[in-house]
Amino acid sequence: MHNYIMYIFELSMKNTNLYKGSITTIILKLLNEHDKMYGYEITQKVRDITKNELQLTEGALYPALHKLKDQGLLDVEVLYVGNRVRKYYKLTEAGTKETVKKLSELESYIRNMRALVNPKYRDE
Amino acid sequence: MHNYIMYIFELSMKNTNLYKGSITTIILKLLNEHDKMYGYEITQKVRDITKNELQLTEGALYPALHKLKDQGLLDVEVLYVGNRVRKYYKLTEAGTKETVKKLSELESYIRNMRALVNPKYRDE
DNA sequence: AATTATGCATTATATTCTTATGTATTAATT
DNA sequence: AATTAATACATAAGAATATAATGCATAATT
Repeated sequence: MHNYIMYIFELSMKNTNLYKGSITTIILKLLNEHDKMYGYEITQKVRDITKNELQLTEGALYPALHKLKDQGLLDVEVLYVGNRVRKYYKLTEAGTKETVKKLSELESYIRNMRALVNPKYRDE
Repeated sequence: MHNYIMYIFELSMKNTNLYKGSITTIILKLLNEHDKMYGYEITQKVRDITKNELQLTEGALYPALHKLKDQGLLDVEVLYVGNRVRKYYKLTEAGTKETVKKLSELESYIRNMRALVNPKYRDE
């Protein structure tokens, strides 16, 4: 019965559209903090930090990781744990620079959104 | 020459992906604050408040307004200023409720993103 | 034995936005 | 007076991003 409740719960837990466009920033920052991580680990870390409020789905995560790798922002290292594959991702130098950029874009975004939805955060 | 500089400037001013999914929240909140506004006015208000950092393009704005209207969240009132059409949008009751919801989603989003990119905002 | 968790991935579809284009009126500049 | 910029609406093609569904396989738990 517990699983059934979880199922109903998760059905109602779709992310808001606001997260669109944020995945790259999240991935880069977590890698910046943890040196190297694998995909599944990233999904769990995001679940833990947001207390289940943001579900990073595989359909969003893996294409994002592949794209970052193609852009030269991440390096990959394949590891076998028993017979199971694990792909560790790690920031390149360019990836570290991009992380700084993305984080400052996030700060700008938050500042602008605060000003838009709350008059008291507007200048003059 | 001034126009040339503005042109170059605006070419480099593309919005970050972070704004994806935020337009609805912005429109609803501005209408919640100003009672009624027309499309062009909304674009200008957004430019002013964000000091040109967010450019709300027509291709994004008008479809968004039409969708909100179709969803019953906005009412429209057509006005002629000289020979020029102006369409004033206004929140319906449902629209006001949705605004509250969107604003709390934005607060959750900001809280979660802060926690994700800054360890000191994480609990335990 | 069956289910859940771990771990990767892709594909069809939906949503959202950018860029480009279109039409037309009014104001400002040269 | 003529040109450009600003005002004001709109759509359409394409890009980007994410969801939902599906697939495969191993390891751990009940």
